[in-house]
Amino acid sequence: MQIHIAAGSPQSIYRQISDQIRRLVATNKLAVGDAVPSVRQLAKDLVINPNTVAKAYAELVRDGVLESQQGRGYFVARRKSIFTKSERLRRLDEALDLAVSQAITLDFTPDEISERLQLRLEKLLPPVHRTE
Amino acid sequence: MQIHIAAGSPQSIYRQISDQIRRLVATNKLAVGDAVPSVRQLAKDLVINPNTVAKAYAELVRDGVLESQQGRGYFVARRKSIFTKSERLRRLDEALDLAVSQAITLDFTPDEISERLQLRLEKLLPPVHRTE
Amino acid sequence: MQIHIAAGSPQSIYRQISDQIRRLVATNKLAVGDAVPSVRQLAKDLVINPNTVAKAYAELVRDGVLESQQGRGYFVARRKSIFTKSERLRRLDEALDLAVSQAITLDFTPDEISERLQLRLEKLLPPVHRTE
Amino acid sequence: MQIHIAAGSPQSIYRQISDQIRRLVATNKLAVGDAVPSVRQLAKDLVINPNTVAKAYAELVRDGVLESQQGRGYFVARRKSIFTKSERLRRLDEALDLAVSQAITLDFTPDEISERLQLRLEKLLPPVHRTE
DNA sequence: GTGGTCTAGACCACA
DNA sequence: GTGGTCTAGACCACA
Repeated sequence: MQIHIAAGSPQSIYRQISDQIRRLVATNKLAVGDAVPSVRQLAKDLVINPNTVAKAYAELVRDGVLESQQGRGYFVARRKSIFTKSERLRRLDEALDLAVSQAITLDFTPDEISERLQLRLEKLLPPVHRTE
Repeated sequence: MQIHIAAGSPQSIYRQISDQIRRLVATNKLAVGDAVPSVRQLAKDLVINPNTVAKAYAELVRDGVLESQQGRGYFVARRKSIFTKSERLRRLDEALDLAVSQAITLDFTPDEISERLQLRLEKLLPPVHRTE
Repeated sequence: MQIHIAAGSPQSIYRQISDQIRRLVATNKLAVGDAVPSVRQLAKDLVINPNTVAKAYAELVRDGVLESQQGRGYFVARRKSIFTKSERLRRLDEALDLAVSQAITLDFTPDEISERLQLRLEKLLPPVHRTE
Repeated sequence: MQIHIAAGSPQSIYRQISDQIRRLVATNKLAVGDAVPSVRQLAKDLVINPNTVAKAYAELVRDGVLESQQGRGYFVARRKSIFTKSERLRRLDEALDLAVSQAITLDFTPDEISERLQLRLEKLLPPVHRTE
C-alpha cells in the first residue's frame, strides 16, 4: 500500500494520510477486513512521528472507515452508514464547498468545474465498479 | 458591496471575506479598477478585528485578485493567472478527488454527487444575469 | 465549571474530562452556546498537559457535543442527532453493556441494577427537566 | 464449560473470558469448588495465546471469583465481597451515571434507557431457570 | 489571547 | 510485536 506525503502541502500530514486511505477504501483498492500498515511501520516509512499516524487512523475509526483490534492493528471496517441523512448531506456539502472554493481561486467557471467532476468520477469510479 | 460573515461557520472569517470578494469579482459585480472598502471600514462594518480584514486582502493581493495602491486603498486587479493551464488542472483534480473520496465514504452515488455539486455551485456562484 | 480528575482511576484522563462535560451538557448545567474553559486554562487548573484536554475536546466535537471556533474557543453545540437510529442504539448498548459488566463484577443482581438505574435517572434528569 | 470469543469485538479477549466466567458463577452454572479448564487447555480450545487466558484468570483470582491451587488448577472460590456495601453502591452509581450521560447525549429518553437496559440484562444475564 | 499540528519519547495494555 | 495514553515543548494560524 502506497501512501505519499507532500512536504510543502497546506494540508496537514495526518489529513493527507487519512484522505489517501479514504480514497483507497472508496476505490476498493483496500477491501473490508484488509489490514492497513501498523502505526509504527507507516510512521517509519514516511519518516514522521507515530502520533501523527495514530491521529489519522483515529479520525478514520470515528468516521467508521477503519476499526482497531486490541494489540493486532487497524483493519478496514465493514461499510456502514453511521450518520443521518442530514448529517451526510452536511458533510457532503462541506467537502464540495471546499473543492468549489479552491476551484474559484483557480479561476475555473461553474461549467468547467462540473465537467471536470464528471471526468474524475469516471476515473475514480469506473462504471464496472458500480455494477457490483 | 455586501459582505456577510457567518459567526458559527467552520470557515475562518478571513477566508469568508476573501472567498466572497473572489466571487464578486468572478461574477463581475466588482469590475477591474473598482475599489474595495478600506480595511478599517470593512472591519468596522463587520465588527471584526482589522487584522482579519488585512489578512484577507493580503491573500487576495498575493493571488492577483486585488492590488494595493499606497495611501489610496485596494482595487480589483487585472486578471492574470499565476499558474500554467496544466498546473491549474492538476490542482483542480486534487480538490475534486478529495471531495469525491469523502462523498464515497459517505455512501453517495456518482449521480448524487454531481447533482449536489450543481446545487452548491448555484448557491456559491449565482448566475451573473440574475435579477437581484 | 468544575471538572475533577481522579488520579488512580482506571479511566484515562481525557475520558474523565469528556465524560464530565458530557454530563454537564446532558443535565443542562452547560447550555447551548456556553463556552467551556480554554484548553490551556483547563490544563493549568487540572495540572495536566494541554494535549490531553485537546483530545477530550476533540472527542466531544466529533460527537457533536461541542464545536470549536477558530481562535475563540470551544462552545456547547446545538443538540443535533448526527447518528442513524442503529448507530445510536449500538452506542447506547455499548454504554449499557459496560455498566452492566462493571455491575456484575460488583456482584449486583439484574433487579438491583435496574432499580438503581431508575434512581440515577431521576437524580440526573428530575421530571421537571423533562417537561420543558 | 462453554466460552465464546467474538473476534471483532471491541472488548479485549481476556475481558470476554473473565466476564463469561463471572456470569457462569453468578448464574450457578459453575458452583463453588468446581474446576475451570486449565490455562493451556482453554487457550488451545479458543486458539488464543495462553497469556491471555492467564491474564483473565489472574483478574478473577484478584477479585475473589477463582482461587488457584498449586499444581492442581483453578477453582471457583467461596464468594466474598471485597468492598463495603456503600463502596459497591458508589461504584455502581458511577458506572450507571456514565452510561446515562452518554445515552442522553445520544438523545434517548429515560424510558428508552430503562427499556434498553432490560434487554441488555436479559441478553447478558439470561435467567438461571431457563431450559437450555 | 485562542485552537491546531507535530515531534520526541515514556510507559502501559494486549496478543 | 500491536495500539493507547500522556507529557513537554515547539511552532503556526487566527481574532
